[in-house]
Amino acid sequence: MLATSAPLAPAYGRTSAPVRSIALPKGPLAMIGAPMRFARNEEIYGEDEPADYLYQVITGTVRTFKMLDDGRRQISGFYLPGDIFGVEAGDVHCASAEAVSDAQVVVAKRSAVLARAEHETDLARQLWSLTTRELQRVQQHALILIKSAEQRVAGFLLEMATRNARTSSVDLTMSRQDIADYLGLTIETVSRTFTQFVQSGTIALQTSRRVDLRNRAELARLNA
Amino acid sequence: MLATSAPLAPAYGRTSAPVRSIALPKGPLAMIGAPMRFARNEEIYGEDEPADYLYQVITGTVRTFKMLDDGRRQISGFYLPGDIFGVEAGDVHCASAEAVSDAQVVVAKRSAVLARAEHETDLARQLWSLTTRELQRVQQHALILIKSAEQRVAGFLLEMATRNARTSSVDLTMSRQDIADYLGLTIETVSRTFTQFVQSGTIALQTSRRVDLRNRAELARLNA
DNA sequence: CGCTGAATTGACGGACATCAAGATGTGTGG
DNA sequence: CCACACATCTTGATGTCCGTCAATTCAGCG
Repeated sequence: MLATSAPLAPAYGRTSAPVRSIALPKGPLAMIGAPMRFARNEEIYGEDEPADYLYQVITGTVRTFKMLDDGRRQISGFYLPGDIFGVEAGDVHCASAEAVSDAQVVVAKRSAVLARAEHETDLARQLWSLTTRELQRVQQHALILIKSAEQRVAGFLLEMATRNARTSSVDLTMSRQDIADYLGLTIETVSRTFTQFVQSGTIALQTSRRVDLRNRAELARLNA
Repeated sequence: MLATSAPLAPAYGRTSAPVRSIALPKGPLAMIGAPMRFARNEEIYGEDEPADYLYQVITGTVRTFKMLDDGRRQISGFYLPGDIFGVEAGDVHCASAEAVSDAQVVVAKRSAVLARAEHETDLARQLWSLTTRELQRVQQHALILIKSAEQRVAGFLLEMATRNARTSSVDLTMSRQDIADYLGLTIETVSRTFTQFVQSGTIALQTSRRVDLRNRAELARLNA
């Protein structure tokens, strides 16, 4: 890793760590960025802070969110290993980012990436492609917000199932509160919907965070 | 029609007075695209059609939307004069586009624009910037979907007020049904919220489509 | 163990959808 | 210019999904 002038993201706490096995980063940020570690619930950057860096998840999960004045929290996305986050319209982050679980993140100076993109057409294309996919994801997210609780949870489970791995057993790195804030529901409603799915045999809970998708077709039907 | 590096900022060109002749397009599509006209409610493109073109509104209003299987329609955005739409992640449109009112639209071949962007760094930057701003807009939209009906309508009015023109009188080119489908509400709820605002003196209705913002601070307070 | 935060479950109320009717506006043809 | 048709908008009555408040259970950890 090219350790240039040790870029420090707005939040520290624990900076880059004496690496045990760090998974190898792939993608556009790999060779520009520096690896960092964040503890569970640690802030990676805050809303309204200058957006000087781009981030890529190596291990763990990251959430981005906005706080509403009424105290509620809207989670705009979960980022899993390989995902890039921190891409912004302006020079300022319009959301905060935190580690859902302990996480390794590659941090790259935005200006450096953009500078490289100037003459590396391929990198530029990757960044653009990344952004349009993010756009699509957010639109998808907006879509589920107008559906019923049952549909939102079903959609969420399917989303996590396809992203996490291709198995029928999903493991949720985030709490019920996180899920609720992502889906625009309350933890109670999320919990009730889970048990409802369990009772109908659509899913099974190994633990509260470990879900077996028993009837994926049913989830897909609901999600429709 | 030579619009070199016109800043991509949305050109809020339209006032209540409709433009007679064809307004001059500005921005990245100006010199590549061909002007077209669409009648009210006419389809511009459909979901799942190949995304071969980019579009810029010259006059009128355009809506993009997805149909849900239960027959409901989720409007993902309204596009006013100057706005560009049709930018997609893949090669296929993931939403449909229709003219809300009679509209003039500049249509440019996507491949041509992208080809140009290959060596015109400035154009490439504009496209990227366009996409990130669109991303921000959609995130903003997702945010209002988790609020109360009162807050959604207030937010909508403010959004339209800032986009339409800088006056305190907003003219809504779209129907109550359009507004409802944009806000994830029913027409009845939208209508009731409007009258509620009228009764509290927050707004006044010249006609059902012409709104005076009497107490913008109150709307902003609600929108918070 | 006992403590603490997370998750579940229950009772109840409120905000918004639904169903239905009426009012207003707009275009068309005689 | 009026009259009729039709779409759009408003208003009312009722139902329901989900939020709120509260209690209980469960899991992790010293």
